[in-house]
Amino acid sequence: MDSWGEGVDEELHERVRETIRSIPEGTVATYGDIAGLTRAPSPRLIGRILSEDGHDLPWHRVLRANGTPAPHLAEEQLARLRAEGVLADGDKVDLRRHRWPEVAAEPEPGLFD
DNA sequence: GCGTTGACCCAAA
DNA sequence: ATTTGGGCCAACG
Repeated sequence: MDSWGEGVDEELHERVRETIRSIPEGTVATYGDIAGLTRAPSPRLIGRILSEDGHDLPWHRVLRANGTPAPHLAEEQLARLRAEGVLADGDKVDLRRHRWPEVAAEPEPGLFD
């Protein structure tokens, strides 16, 4: 149908924003996790969306796969997380401890394919 | 259409 | 732990 050809990335854009917005305080998720939950084609898109339209979102709760924040945001991000009770060892946050529970039960691919 | 860049991820050395 | 290389996707010149 023609309805598909347009606004697809816009919908993904909104979906990603909504997902990040639903991350509870004191909890974090990785770019890859968000990509998985939103079924984004790649984690890179999450970073791009945040850089362009993540100013009003809890972007500080999104970390890289190894638990470290992006280089240029590290200071700001770690400070904000610390304020929410998320402590980090150096630049690394304990994902095992603070990782968003919903992420652990990520949906299986092919369920809707 | 190609090359570069970017808030990424993973595996191997 | 760090560096290197490959893969990934979209925007921009």
